[in-house]
Amino acid sequence: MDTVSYPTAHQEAITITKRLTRQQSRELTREQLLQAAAELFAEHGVNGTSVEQIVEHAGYTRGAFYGNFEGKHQLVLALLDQHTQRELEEMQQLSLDAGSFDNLMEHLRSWYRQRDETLGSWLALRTELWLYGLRDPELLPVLAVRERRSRAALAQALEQGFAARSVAPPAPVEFLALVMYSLGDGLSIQRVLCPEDSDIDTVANAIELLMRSWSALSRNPAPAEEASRPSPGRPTTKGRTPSIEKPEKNP
Amino acid sequence: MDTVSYPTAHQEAITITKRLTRQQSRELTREQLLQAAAELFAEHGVNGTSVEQIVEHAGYTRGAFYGNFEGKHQLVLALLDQHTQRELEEMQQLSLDAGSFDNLMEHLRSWYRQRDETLGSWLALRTELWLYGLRDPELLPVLAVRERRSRAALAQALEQGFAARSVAPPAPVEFLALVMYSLGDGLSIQRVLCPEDSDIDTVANAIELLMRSWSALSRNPAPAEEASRPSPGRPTTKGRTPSIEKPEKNP
DNA sequence: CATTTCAGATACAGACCTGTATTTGGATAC
DNA sequence: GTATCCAAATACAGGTCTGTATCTGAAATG
Repeated sequence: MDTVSYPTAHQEAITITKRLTRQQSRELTREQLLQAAAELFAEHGVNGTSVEQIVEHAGYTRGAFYGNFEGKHQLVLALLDQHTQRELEEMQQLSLDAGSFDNLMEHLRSWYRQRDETLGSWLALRTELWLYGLRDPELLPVLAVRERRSRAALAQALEQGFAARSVAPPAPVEFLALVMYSLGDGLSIQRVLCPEDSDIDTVANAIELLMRSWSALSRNPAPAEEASRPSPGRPTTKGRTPSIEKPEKNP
Repeated sequence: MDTVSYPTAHQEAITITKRLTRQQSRELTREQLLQAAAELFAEHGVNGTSVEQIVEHAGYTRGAFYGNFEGKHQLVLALLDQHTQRELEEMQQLSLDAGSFDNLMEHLRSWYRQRDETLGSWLALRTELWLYGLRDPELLPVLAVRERRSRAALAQALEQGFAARSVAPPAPVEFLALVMYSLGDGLSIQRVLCPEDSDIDTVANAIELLMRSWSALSRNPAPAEEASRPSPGRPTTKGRTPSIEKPEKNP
């Protein structure tokens, strides 16, 4: 699976480079089908893409497809697995690399810069898979676990960051991670929708603002605030703004 | 178009309640088709829903459909129009009602509370339409304009809020509105994905935290911060974190 | 090399979906 | 009340997609 990859019938490529074993050949095919599917899904959506289009785009015929997957559903499953796995790894890498806030920010900034070119199709695919998972009651929990882990990795990075600055986080880091993670998603959406209203660093800048705000809040937690305010509807526990009441169950 | 609405053949309903004029009848049909489409799109996606399913769900046949729309594409257009229009109105209403921060927060809180029950399907539809618009080069700008207006309304509300507290916003309100708006989107996604990791007030709480953080930042803008930091990749204008450099072109 | 095996191509049958052309029956107009 | 009109139903012709069943030729095996 190294040289290779004229997208035509791969047998030709074989004779050129290296004889591929059957298994290698099969894996290559599978991978190319997944890749083709990813591209088409991003552009036309999962439901807007037929098996026929996928195999054509990959340079095969339907025989190859049904030899490697049970059907489109299973292919989407595989794709979803691959995709979320990669995202998780990226996030974990981030949490490993990030020592200080500034370091973390630098990583985030370059990450978003790299992604900017392909943000549209990347986000479209992500969204398609998200919707697909949302609609499959068996899939949603799996997706949720992956998402949770990504956020947990981010929470860890944040924890380090705060520790490095020796400021107390203004809320549980899990909550802050949730906020930051969500902000990244939401801003990416807006960037794709209205590219003129943001620039390549907007996401990173917004996150940086967030960080600095939180630091400021930690240093200067309670504004005067009209001391009254019966706070009518605020019963529950989880995302409470109040200061520090560390961990929830987050797995 | 008032009493009415047994979802069966509407002629029966007519005889029961009020004779509908032809035009009224037609509009009712159209509206019911749109409604049915919205529900099915949320559950199965635009491309996962056939015209046949739509008309069946609405209690008609394909004849009624093609009498009211040129095809599915045009129906989606109409739906998108309706949907974004309503969102815009909600946001504008918010900006009208909100005098103080606390007021604004209360509105937001109740808004998210009301929405929570139907958040999943609502977001699914929104996302479907977003993806649809994203893929149609003629549609994207239209969508962008709507989005921009919504954010502008929010920016206005924020401006009022800051003024009421007499704090200077830590960044252009347009930028803050972008952040807050995006945060709402992103958190909603996470809430649908992992309902256990957030509660009904999480979005509102997160936004409140954001507000309070910004206030804190305004009161206490520059932390010591390692005074060095060559700030390597930060050339552009738009979303800069730095303090106040008011308006962009935002229409 | 001869034989077996299997990845992928080809052929086919059934389901579904779209869009148009035609029909029907209640609303409108006189 | 009769004639007209039109919203919606019905009928039909084409197209596309899916999944399976069968075929083919190159790799594996000896």
